[in-house]
Amino acid sequence: MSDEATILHADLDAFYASVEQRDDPRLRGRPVIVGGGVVLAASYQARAHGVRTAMGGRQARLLCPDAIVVPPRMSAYSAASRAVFEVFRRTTPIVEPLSIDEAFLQVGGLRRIHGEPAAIAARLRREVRDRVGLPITVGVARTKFLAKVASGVSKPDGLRVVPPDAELAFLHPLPVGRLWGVGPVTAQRLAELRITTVGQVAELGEADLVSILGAAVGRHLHALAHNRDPRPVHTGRRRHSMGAQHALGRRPRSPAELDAVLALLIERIGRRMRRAHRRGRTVVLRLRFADYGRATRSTTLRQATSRTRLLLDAARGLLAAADPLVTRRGLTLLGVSVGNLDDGPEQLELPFADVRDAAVDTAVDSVRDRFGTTAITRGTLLGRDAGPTVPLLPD
DNA sequence: TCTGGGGTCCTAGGACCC
DNA sequence: TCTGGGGTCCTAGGACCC
Repeated sequence: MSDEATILHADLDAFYASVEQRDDPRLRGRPVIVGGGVVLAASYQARAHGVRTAMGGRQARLLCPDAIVVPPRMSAYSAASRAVFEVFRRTTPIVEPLSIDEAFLQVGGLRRIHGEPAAIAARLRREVRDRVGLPITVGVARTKFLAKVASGVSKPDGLRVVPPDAELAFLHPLPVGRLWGVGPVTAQRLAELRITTVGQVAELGEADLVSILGAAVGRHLHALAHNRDPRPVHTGRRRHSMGAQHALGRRPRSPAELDAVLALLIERIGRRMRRAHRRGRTVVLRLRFADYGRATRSTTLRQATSRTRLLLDAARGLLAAADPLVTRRGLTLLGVSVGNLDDGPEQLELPFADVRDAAVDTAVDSVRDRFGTTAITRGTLLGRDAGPTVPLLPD
């Protein structure tokens, strides 16, 4: 960790909503909500009325009747994200993406060529504005955590540098919710003990925090409240799992419908895994019920795989085993994720007797990949099957 | 406050091994 | 025969992040 403020946290403001305002002049300066059923993003004009991300659409419209609601355009956001990350990588090779719209940048060691971190941050904001047309907020500090806090309090369209000698004066008056890892549950638990600011957390001993919140969270918060965060900006982070999910609404679904959804989800994940040359061993089924409860069911395969067939078989087994739960409580969301990811090509280790069958399966998988559909079956390839069972899915 | 889709990390109990 | 200590892996759940 440097003893100078050289870590940038760059975070696009109201990202999806800003892209919409950029692309449609009629939306500029107006309250904009992206997403219908729930709010995926809200422009700052909509936030002024209390609209928040993940809020139900009905409530959002109640709070802000004048809001313009637009459907999401994910491909436009991906393209904008790529353009912004190009600006990041032109600024420094040490970029750690955190999500589609934020990243850490290490700009120490660039001083002789590019100037002070504050100047680099200002230029970065200008470039994102000029080249991509989006507002971005940048925090600059000595640690990742503090850089993120600095950008958080400076939104929207801001820049904040926290010099090393002003860290705790900046940090301690802030509400506990600013600490990374403090959500509603932890904030509530602390509030019951009359602890509402970061400074009050810092006054507690580590042992006290651990006894209140558990070992991991307690130690973590103790360190952050004293701005101890030794994590370097890390470029090569890899995903540990890949998942997909689908909200079903409250209408009851037939087993056939659920199976079709499951197949679509698995296929989406499988295709992403194969494209990234990753394989996984653990298949997790994620369920949400009409009573707002949740459950997960998981199983671990003997060998890592990215083959649709094998993943789907595992997921089907889990869903079948969860059937009593599903019947009793009513399913409102079905999700799958594949974890325990490793690298490497798919290995087909085939029992001898199955070679011909397996060869057909492989062909089916590769054709499905090509055309992005489950409509292709063994029967299709062998010329004895009827047509599609699931509509074509654009890649 | 009840609604999306994509993730991360931690905890705890049980099985199993030495 | 059931008594120690230590470790890993698996499953399920929970909190949190954007």
